[in-house]
Amino acid sequence: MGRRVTIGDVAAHAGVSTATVSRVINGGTVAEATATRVWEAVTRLEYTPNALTRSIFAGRSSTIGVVIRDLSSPFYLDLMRGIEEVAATNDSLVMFANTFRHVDLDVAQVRAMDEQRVRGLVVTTGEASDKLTRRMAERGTPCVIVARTVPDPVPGMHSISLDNVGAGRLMAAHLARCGRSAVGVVSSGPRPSQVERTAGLRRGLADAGLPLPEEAVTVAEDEEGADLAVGALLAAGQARGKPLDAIVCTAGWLTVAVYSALVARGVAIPADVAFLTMDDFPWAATLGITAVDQPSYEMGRRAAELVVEAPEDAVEIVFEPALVARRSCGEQQ
Amino acid sequence: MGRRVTIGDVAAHAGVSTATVSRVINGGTVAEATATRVWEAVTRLEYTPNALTRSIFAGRSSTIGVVIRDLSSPFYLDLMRGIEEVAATNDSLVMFANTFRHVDLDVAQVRAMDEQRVRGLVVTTGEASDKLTRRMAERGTPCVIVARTVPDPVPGMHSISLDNVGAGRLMAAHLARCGRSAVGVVSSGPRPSQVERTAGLRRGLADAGLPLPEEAVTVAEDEEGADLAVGALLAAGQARGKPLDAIVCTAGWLTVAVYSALVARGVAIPADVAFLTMDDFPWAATLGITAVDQPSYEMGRRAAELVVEAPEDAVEIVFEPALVARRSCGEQQ
DNA sequence: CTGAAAGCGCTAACAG
DNA sequence: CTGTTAGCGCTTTCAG
Repeated sequence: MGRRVTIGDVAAHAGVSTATVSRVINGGTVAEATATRVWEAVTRLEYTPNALTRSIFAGRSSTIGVVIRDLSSPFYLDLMRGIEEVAATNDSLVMFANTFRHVDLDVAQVRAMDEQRVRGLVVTTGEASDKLTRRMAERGTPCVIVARTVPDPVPGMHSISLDNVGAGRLMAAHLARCGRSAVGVVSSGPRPSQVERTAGLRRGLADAGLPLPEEAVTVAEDEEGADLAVGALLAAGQARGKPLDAIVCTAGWLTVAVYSALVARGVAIPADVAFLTMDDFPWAATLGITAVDQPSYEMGRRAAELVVEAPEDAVEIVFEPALVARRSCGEQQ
Repeated sequence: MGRRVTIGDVAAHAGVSTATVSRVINGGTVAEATATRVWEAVTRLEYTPNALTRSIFAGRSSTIGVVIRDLSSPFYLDLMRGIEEVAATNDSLVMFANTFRHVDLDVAQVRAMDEQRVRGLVVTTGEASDKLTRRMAERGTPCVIVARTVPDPVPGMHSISLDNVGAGRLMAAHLARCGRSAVGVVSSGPRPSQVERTAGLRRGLADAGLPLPEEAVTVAEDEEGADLAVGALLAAGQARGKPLDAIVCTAGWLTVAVYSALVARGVAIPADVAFLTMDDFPWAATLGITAVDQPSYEMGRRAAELVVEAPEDAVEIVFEPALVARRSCGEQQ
């Protein structure tokens, strides 16, 4: 198993100094003959340069750090793919940490990334880590906050988000167009994106003369909560004497849970209830589910590009949502 | 933005030597008073230790490398979550690279991981990188190959896989039990797992007195190919005068494509054709899709544990598949 | 074009 | 208990 071969071993084997080996590998000016000899030694000894040591000189590594809330959500998954794609074309690797939606885990993870001296960081978690990322940005590590805007960005601290109010309006308009009037909402927690989407939905509905009473907005922390929420929403409509004719899910990762809860209760979609959700996903087409989609892959790409390009100022990019209309909200009228 | 603060800065600020600071941080024997002074300097200067430099001493970093074929496949996604979970509980980060199913990209990525001196490596790609991983294992970096067995493993080179022949047999038995007799297969490429599953299926079918002619096994490279394959399978059955009554998909990432192709062609599942696939996934329950599942999350955990525990010998773990029976193959008879 | 020497930020003996 | 002295593996002046 033995000691790993170092640049010194190669130098000795090729009869040159370590400086020369370094130059050969990094493309400095070296005599042809010397270079050949060095490369020979490199292959013979199977020398693999130590990227860690190299990074010490650069002051930072070449990897891109990513702290993600929930890999299994279609949004974050595509985001990740966008990031990875850009990283790959820039000879970077991605250092990855998943908070599994546990709040506060992210602070430790961001810190770990900082210790790893990542080239830049993409963060999709809450505001708890903002203090840290702000400091990182000030010290020259570009940080990109995804899925929300940043209160007071400092130079090097960027944000990539969706026009969530617009997304809500898009949903409202489509529902109105489809002749639905009694909508219930399943949202997830108090995160800005959720609040904004609900607000946009409410405003859009109001514009169409439709109400969205407080009690028609439920919150689900997990799959089970979503099932409960759907039950409650349906029951309340029944009790009110005006049954729900539409259910909106404002969080992509809850789509399966909400849709399945509906199906399990024998609700006919869209005959009884229209179903509208966030984030398009592979099965949506076949299931005929209408969704308001965000360009998650592209957002990932832009995030990684911001890390690579490291612009001086704070950049704030807001993407526009798009409606992908299918069958689950019925015919437009 | 300025220079990053180093251990030297902290030492100067606290009026001690760098060695003492190092000891304070890593928990050596230091006088209470000194320690307090050092910690004060650490917080005041917002010192963040450089994990890169630290790793130089350890000879390797504490991160776990993962080279994955295709993040969007349910199997690899859950595998990744299992790995990440174990990494997190071991204060490790995960360094990640996606080959996007491009063959040969993995060699470069494995090499990059080696340069990063990862603590260990989990590889889910083809045999092209085996030469490299074998060498890494010999030099003390545990490598875990997932989703296939390794021809001649060296110490430190492990494998985690599924009993694919068993999976094929499980499928065959279920189909036979459901009274299906004319099955078609959509598989993906010539990877060992695919070949083995098809072989197991064939043997299982034979045991039940059912044939699986060569032409009933199609190969799809991508979603479009899957659609074509389904079309061809259906047409061939028609031409033969004996229409297909079951379609098996041996690759989890093709499930959407194959299922959707069936639906798009107006095929009734399971009335006309039974549908059976590999790898359970969130939507399967609601869609009533029957699947042969592998414990992907657990496999990820074991893979990461092998990296962390780094056993001397080569470990080969074969997991057993499990049938998750739902509606898509009809009633059992 | 190439080598010697001085570090990068940190840890690990070894004295004291 | 703490400072001094060597390095870890590599890059980078600076001479020659």
